[in-house]
Amino acid sequence: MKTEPDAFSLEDLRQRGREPWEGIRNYQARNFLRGMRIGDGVFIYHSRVAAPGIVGTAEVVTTAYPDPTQFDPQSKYYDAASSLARPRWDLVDVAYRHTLAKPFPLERLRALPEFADSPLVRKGNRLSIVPITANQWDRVLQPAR
DNA sequence: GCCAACGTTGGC
DNA sequence: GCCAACGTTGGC
Repeated sequence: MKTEPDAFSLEDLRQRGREPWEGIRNYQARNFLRGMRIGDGVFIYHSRVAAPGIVGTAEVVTTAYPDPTQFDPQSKYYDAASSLARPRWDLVDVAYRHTLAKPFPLERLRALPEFADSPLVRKGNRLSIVPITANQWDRVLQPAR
């Protein structure tokens, strides 16, 4: 899951403990949210910074449910086309798990065969939620060699 | 801050 | 249903 740390960082998540991951307004990303299960591991990725990359991990603690901000006219995530009867956007709650001793930069992810097919490293990718594999999980979290 | 790449919108 | 215009994302 990507986030701009200026808006919401891994450190913010650590301090809050858990957080509803609101504001996803992309259908493909929403569908990935709907596929999440409680207990799933999450990489937290910082984008739009000098050295973008994975900075830590979190855990999915709810299944997908309607994102309340879509109904709130005061919210920047408000969607007038959505309704309580037919919500358009979902979210999951995530809980902080771990901060990497050293961030794993995009530059290094690009070099890994495990990530060769990942949208995460694809030029022009704008998906803020990207599925990951067990191999990718292990590769990023294995101790440095 | 720039701008390529992308998803969405809306006129036709 | 096409596709130009638009707004946004995100690496650099």
